[in-house]
Formats: sequence, structure tokens, C-alpha cells
Amino acid sequence: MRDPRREPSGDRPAPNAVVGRVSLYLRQLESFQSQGILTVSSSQLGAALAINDAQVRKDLAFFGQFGYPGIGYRIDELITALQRILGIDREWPLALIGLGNLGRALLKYRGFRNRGFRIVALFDSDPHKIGSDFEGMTVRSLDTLAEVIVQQNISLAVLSVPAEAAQHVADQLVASGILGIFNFAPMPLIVPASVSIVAVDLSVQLEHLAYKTQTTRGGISFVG
Amino acid sequence: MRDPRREPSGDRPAPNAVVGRVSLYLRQLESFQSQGILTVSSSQLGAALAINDAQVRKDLAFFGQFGYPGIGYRIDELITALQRILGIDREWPLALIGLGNLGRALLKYRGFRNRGFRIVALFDSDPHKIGSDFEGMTVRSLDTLAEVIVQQNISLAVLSVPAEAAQHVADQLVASGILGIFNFAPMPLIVPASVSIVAVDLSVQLEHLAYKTQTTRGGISFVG
DNA sequence: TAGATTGTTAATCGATTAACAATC
DNA sequence: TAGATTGTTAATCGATTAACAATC
Repeated sequence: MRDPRREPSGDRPAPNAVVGRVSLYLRQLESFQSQGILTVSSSQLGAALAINDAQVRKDLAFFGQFGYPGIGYRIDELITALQRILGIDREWPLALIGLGNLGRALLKYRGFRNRGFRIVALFDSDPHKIGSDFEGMTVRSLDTLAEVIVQQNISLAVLSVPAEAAQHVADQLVASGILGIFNFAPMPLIVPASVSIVAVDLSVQLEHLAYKTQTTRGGISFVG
Repeated sequence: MRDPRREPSGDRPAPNAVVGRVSLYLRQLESFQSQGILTVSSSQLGAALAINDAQVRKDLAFFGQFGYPGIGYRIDELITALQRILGIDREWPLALIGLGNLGRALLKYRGFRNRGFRIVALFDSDPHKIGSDFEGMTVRSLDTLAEVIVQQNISLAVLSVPAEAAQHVADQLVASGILGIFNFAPMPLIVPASVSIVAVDLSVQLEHLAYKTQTTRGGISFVG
């Protein structure tokens, strides 16, 4: 691996769109790697994801110099670098708050564990659920939030509670020292800027599909 | 309700960002309505969602003239208009393909039914699942996809199958005449441009949260 | 009327794409 | 070397915000 490299862009955080694409690049690179491919050019990587080659190079260049002119990118090297950049070169213990249908599904979901995210603590406000076990873990009362988050060194929480409860629980999470919230509740959360939020709003997304379906009438192929 | 109005912007489809925000406006307006509020200004609506007031006006103006200078927007009127624009002034029957953990959770999820989306048919490729019942519906083989989609007049599908199977199932859906796919499989699907796709990539989103948490260190309040 | 607020134009900001010298 | 491909600058495109005449 080449080293030292020129430093990334002054440590400004990357634009959201860049981070999202880098995640896609990483997954595609892992797929190439599993096929035994060793190097890839920006145009090959872009073609697999329907992304312009200049965009691929610019996105990667945001974080440093990873490519070799005339050759492309060495896949193993780039995978290592992108994992470190995204922060998934380590395990992230997660707290899951809300064991309704969605919460229980997220608990069983494989996609997270594969990428180093591990749900290690469960919380719910329903007295019928507190004390019961899911996937080998006991559901705890929200009263113990701060205690458990500190003890287990948890920095991220998955929030799958009803909209009405979401802001109150978010406040408790913030008070407990959480650093990031993965929000599935269909409402915007207000938190200090020191706490990161990524929201997945399934109703908004499905409404978007309804809109597109109503308006789209095309013919050319498309990657989506 | 004022009528006739000036026509929307030449029927170009709205930019994605606009559609997403309109969905948020609609939900916020419904919340205001349930509080008994009758009119709202662009700055009030924007404040509730941390969106600039000029942005709110511009987004709405894309679809027509809904406001009253000096007054704002009449909430019931705007709700009706936005529902029609998004295409959720009617019922959408959905097919659900893939009854793994995520699929079963989506089946039980209330957020969809509330907005007029109703899962009316279940499909899986696993012979152990075919024939069994979930929520009063029998899981069918993918062989019957085209037949059921036509019979039940289904235009949207929720795809929650493993990445390896996703493209193949998408091809079957397209061949069966589906118009839109809500894709939870962690890979891009290739479909004709006449078919709409909205993708929810949970791993990508969670990786984004990891990145933000790693890089964020702020202090000012923020709505997310 | 005076005050409030829209719809829209112009100004700004940011993101994407094209082009190409530098490099392997 | 000749061909390929990067990193980066400049050009383009699109989205957001500011400003304000028109309107209620």
C-alpha cells in the first residue's frame, strides 16, 4: 500500500451524496474482489453502478489519492481504505429501542451484522415486553438506558418506536450520551448538532414510489 | 376551493428532492389539521420541518398556485391537493415478494396501511413457505406472479428478497407488468425506464450514520 | 388602509460532468 | 514507448435562498 498519501480535503466532512456513493463503491468492490478481480478503473466501477467515471474519481479523491494512473485502483487496498473512512473497520455495538414489528425485524436482520453492526441491548417502554427475551437478549426498561449505554460502550441507537414517543426517547438517548440515532419513526427529531441522525422514513419513500409510478411513462433502460 | 388554477409546470416530473419534501409537508399539514388549525404560512410550515420558507413556496408552486397572498395556505385544501399530486388519494394494492424477517415485518407495518397502501398478495420462492398463511393471506409461488398481478390489478411490489435473487425476481415482476418496485434488496436493479424504483438500502444508511458519528463534533441544535 | 404573505425572478451556492496534463 | 487512467481544473447544470412586486 502506498504511504504516505496526500491528506484528505482538510477534514471537512464529505457531502452526504458522496458518503452514500462511497458505501455503494465499497459493496461493489467487495463483489469484484469475491470474483478474484485485483484492480478496477473508475469507469468500470462506475459502469457497475450507473455512476459517471469522473464522479467516481472525484468522490474517492475527496478522501485522498488511492488510484494509480494508467492502472486504476487496487481493490484490496481501496476496500481497506474505504472501510476505515466509513468507520466500519471495527465493531459498532447498537442499542435497539422499540420492539414492535419493525424493531423485531431489524433485530433479526442479517445485513447489519455483516457490516460490523451488532445489536447488544434492547429497550421498550411496554411493561409486557420488559423482561422478555428476544434473540437471547432481555428487554430492559428505558430507565436503565444511560446505565447500559455507558456500561456497554454503545454509541449508536436504532429507534423504532411510534411517532408520538420518538422525540421523548431521543431526548433520553441524548441525555444518556448516545452519539448517533438511526431513526425509523416517521417524524423529524430535534437533537444537538453533536448527535448524528440518519432517518429512514418508509412512508415518505413509498409515497415517492406512488408519485413516480403515476408520472413515469418511459422506455429506455435505467439502473435504480 | 379556488378553481380553475394555473396549470403545474408543464407536467415535467418534479425533482426527487421536491417530492420527498412534499410528502413531509403533507404529513405536517395533517398534524396541524388534527390540532384544529385552518391556515398556515410557508414560514410556519417550514419552521416545523427546518425547511426554508422560500423553499416551501417554490416546492408547492411547482405543482400550481395553492396559496393566498396575505393569508397563507388553507390546510384542508392543500392536503387534498397534495394527496392527489402524490397519488395517494386512492388505494394502492401491493404485492410483497420475500417473506424473510424484513418482509414479514413490512407486512405487519402499520405506516403503509394508514397511507392507502395495502399488501394484498404474498410471494416467496421457498417451498416451505408457499401455501402457508401470514396475516390471513396465503403465500404463493412466483410462478403465479403474472396471473395474480393482473387479476388483482396490482401495480406496485415490495421486494424483500436476498441480493442474489433480487434481479431475477425484478425481471419476473417487470414481465408481469408491474409499474413500480420498492426495493429493499441491497443491490441496484436494472429495469426498463417505464418501471419506477425506490430503493431503501439499510446497510448504506447505517454506514452513513457510522461515518457521520465518526466525523461530527458540533454544538448547535439541528433537526434531522 | 396597513400588515402579511404569496409566487416568481435574480443571486447564490453546491454538485455533476467534461476535458486534459501528469503519470504509470 | 504507446496506451491507459488518474487527479484536478474549468464548464455546466441544478438546487437553494434572497428579494420584492403583486395581492389579499
